[in-house]
Amino acid sequence: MALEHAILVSLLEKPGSGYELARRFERSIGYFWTATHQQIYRVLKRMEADGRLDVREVPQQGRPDKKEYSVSAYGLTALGEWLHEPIQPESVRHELAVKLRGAAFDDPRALIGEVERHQRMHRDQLDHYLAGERRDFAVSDSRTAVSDPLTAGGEPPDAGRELQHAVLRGGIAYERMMIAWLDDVLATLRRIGPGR
Amino acid sequence: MALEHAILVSLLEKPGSGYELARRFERSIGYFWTATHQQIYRVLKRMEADGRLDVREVPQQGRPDKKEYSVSAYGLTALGEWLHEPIQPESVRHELAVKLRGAAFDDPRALIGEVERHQRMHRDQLDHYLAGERRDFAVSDSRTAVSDPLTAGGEPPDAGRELQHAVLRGGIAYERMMIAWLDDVLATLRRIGPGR
DNA sequence: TACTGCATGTAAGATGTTACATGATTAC
DNA sequence: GTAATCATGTAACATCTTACATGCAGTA
Repeated sequence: MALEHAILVSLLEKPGSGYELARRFERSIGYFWTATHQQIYRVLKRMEADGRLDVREVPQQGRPDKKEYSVSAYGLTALGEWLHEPIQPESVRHELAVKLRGAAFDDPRALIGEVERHQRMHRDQLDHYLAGERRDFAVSDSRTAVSDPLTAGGEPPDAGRELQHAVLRGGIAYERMMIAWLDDVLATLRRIGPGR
Repeated sequence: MALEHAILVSLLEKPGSGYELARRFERSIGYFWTATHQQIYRVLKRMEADGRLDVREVPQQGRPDKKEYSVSAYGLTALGEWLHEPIQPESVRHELAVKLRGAAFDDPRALIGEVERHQRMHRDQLDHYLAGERRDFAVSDSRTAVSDPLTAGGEPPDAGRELQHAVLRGGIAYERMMIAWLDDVLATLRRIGPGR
């Protein structure tokens, strides 16, 4: 169950409440794992009962009190063990591809609007990633960042930052790939006409 | 529930038994949707009860008899309706990325073997896709296929084939992107050293 | 007064995973 | 004889989604 591990990683990066975690799952962690607040609260309780998390009641003014969770020593050990286990490849779920193949039995052109909508969402996501990269990593062009000689032999780099950046570059590469592929799909849909 | 729709699409392309569907989910349909035979049998029963599928008992020699499912008129209508509904973007699940960010709190170098293993799996998948493309679509280089002028104005193209090819090109683009990104990740892991 | 944000939860149902179970045929 | 392939299923459990529920504070 990787949600538990995603929560461990997030709380190691910074302790927080269930609500705060839910918000992080809408942004940074959400780039590679999604969860709703219902899931998060349930799992937090279980992990606290297991002893992988510590809780601290934080009274607040003008806001409801919150429970701030942090990773216990046992939680850190558990994460370490998981890191050394091999994981099997992710199972793929691409609903749009299902639709694309289904479109052959309907009117393929009717899908054009939907594909354009998805492409816009991917463009927005890409812009969001690039803005985050400029803000947090001060890189002008992520395409050149991979083998930038300026960072190759300098001061000792921060492992956490470097890894976060690498994950973000993955998100950027994914969105660019999707945008290009959806261009290809749109060209195909326009070429094949109204169908059956 | 997209498993139902994936099954409708697959059975429209060719009727078959639960067992045959399970095998297809290991190959062509499996490129964009996964399901185990247990799921498939459960859903097939429900869809037959709903009237979206027809069944035909097929006695066989030397093999167990099988139930061959095909899409009913109502099933085709149901698929058409689904095709016209917008879908929300897929929720991302990238366990390797979770590990990568978690590695900052452990030894990042310990992940190198695992990342290399994943990269090999993606290379194998890419080879598999490219072999399938050569076999089924007779294209020498998928990179040029998108805007190949030879196919732009010729005989009337088969919508089903074109769409299947477009989906396959998506799989190819995805694997190439992943292989390149994992190269980037490996370079990052080697650069940042043994960590904390 | 209504909406948004902060904060935490319950409940029901759908979906997905893992393990177990059976039995015949064919290939090595 | 042993394993793999074809063929279908049950049961238990884990996980995920959707809807419902509460209550206070600040803003428009």
